[in-house]
Amino acid sequence: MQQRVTMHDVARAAGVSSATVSYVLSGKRPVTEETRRSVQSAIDRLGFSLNPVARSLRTGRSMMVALIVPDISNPFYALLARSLQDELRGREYHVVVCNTGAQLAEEQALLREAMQQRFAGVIMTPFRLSTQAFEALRSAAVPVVVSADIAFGEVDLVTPDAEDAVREAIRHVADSGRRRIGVVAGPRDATGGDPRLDRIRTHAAAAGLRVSQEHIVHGEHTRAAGAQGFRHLMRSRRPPEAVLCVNDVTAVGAMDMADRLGLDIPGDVALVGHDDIDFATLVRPRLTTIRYPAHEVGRIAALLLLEQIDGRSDPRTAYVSADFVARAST
Amino acid sequence: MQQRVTMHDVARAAGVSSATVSYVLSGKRPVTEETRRSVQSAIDRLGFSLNPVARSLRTGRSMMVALIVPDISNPFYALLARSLQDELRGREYHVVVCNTGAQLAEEQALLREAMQQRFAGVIMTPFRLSTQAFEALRSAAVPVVVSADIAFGEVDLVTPDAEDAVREAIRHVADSGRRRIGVVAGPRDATGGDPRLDRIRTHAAAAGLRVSQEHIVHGEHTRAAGAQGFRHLMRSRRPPEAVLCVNDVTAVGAMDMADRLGLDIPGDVALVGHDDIDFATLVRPRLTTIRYPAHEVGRIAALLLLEQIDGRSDPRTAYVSADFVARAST
DNA sequence: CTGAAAGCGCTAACAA
DNA sequence: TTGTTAGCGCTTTCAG
Repeated sequence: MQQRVTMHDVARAAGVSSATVSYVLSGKRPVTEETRRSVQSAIDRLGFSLNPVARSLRTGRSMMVALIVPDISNPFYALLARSLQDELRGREYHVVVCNTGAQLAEEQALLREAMQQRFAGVIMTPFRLSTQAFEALRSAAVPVVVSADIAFGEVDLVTPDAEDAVREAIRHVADSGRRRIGVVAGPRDATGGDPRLDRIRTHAAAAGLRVSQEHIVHGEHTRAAGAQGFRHLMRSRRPPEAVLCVNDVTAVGAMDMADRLGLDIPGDVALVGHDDIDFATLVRPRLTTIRYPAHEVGRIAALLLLEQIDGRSDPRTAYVSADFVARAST
Repeated sequence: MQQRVTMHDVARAAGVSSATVSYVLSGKRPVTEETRRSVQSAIDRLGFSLNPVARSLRTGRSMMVALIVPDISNPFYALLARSLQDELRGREYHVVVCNTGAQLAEEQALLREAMQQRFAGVIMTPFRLSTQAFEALRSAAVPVVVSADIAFGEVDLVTPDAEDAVREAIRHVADSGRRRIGVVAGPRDATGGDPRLDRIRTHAAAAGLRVSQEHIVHGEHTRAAGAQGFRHLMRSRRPPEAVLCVNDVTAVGAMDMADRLGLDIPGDVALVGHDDIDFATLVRPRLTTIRYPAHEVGRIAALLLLEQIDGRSDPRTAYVSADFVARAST
């Protein structure tokens, strides 16, 4: 185990003070070309590299950004994570991934921890956290960006602009003569209700279609919950002729179930997802969906976070446009 | 922006020294019940929480573990990440996710950085890094676990035990009368060659089947590369009757291409994947594959890493058994 | 059982 | 243009 090389060692080897070494590295103060070179050579010779922990302690700023999501193995969040990291890498930030399992206790614990850890920032998709939980973060002056369908307090938000897409989806479904719309919605106790469900209801009503109460099922955003919800819908007295799902993962679960029930999609029932994750084009029939590009969400979230780190303090909302994509499941 | 509460503040409020506060927190020294309580009450009253950066600087140990993978948006790695984090959470470690894009330069840079950052440990899936690159890490005394099909120096390894599974896959394919085996293999310049390809060749030969050179294509472990490789195979003079892919993601790409070429699976050609990621059961036909459970890989990697952190220094290899799963694509 | 104090490696005044 | 130095907040030895 080799001994750690410190700035002091470099300074001695180069015959300068450690401050000069620091300034050579940071460029925050002019340095003679000559000393710069001798310091650089000492750095190379000794294999020195700056200790980021010491730097963080001193400056009070860490280079760690926390990404708090329900489940990184959900393809939407995985892609979001990838995109986020790509954007942040250029500024030398690292991404710490935390999974909440969409559970309130974990959301609280991880958010609290993110404050204590003094992360450079937090990007979070909350599900059950109260909107006011973020006020504490603000007072702790930790930059935060929320990725969600509703606003969480006075905090930066990345959110879908999906009105047109949902309107189009409803029209598309109606055009094929389907009247009864079913919805595989999110959990009943999610914070701020279920904006995706609300949008569907609104535009269905505008198109003169019914979304009767018995055609709405609530559940987690998982494949299993999607299957279960879909079964429930299709077993109702008059099953829906089209089912819209809160996201693609639940829609895939619905397809699992359609298969098991011997139902043909779109023959017996049309199916619409949300997000257009990679394998929406992979299932058969290919999934009609509302594209909400995780890649873009990650990119925008990174941008907003960096702006905050750089000093902006007024909260912003960024709308990422969601588009209707008709494929074979409708 | 509220002022940070330090141990010193707590100490003053409780009328003790900061050392005592530290010991109350760590329990590394006996403390009177009375002082313990007064310290605890001061902590609660002031809302104190320990600064992990200062602690890390002092102890020289961080609570960050780096996960270095080609692409976190690949479902295999996403699930590995999830599992890893679940296992590590109990010990208060955080997981920093780094994507290399399977590129040598990134692999090198991130590994180097992981050393400099003084992460508590590194879990990595290298693709093009030389096996000796890890020796430097060893001398830096950073715990490392590699997840790969080949050994990388004297380092802990989690690797598939897939001999039986591949033998079975080959037999399964042969039993349906298919003789010509094609392989969508990994990149030609991957470190240590391509063990998955080698296994296929070995067991094909043992079963009296031919894997001719023109029926082997090399490419990245991506959906696009899988599609391209598959097309190349199916356009050869005498196309293979069965194609084995280096992983499920490439197999899915092959299915994309089969679709486009109007080829029926398994009618025109049988298809076998590797890993059994979540959506192997989602494509139609369902993908026959060799299950290599990412979840288990993550769990074992976490275990090995924690052992190293706790002091073990002799390198270990953990075999995770891979099993053949016959589905509809063969 | 408790306190005093050194110092982890760095940055950024302040001085020269 | 460069050096000196005071900490950042914690842990841990050494005294008491």
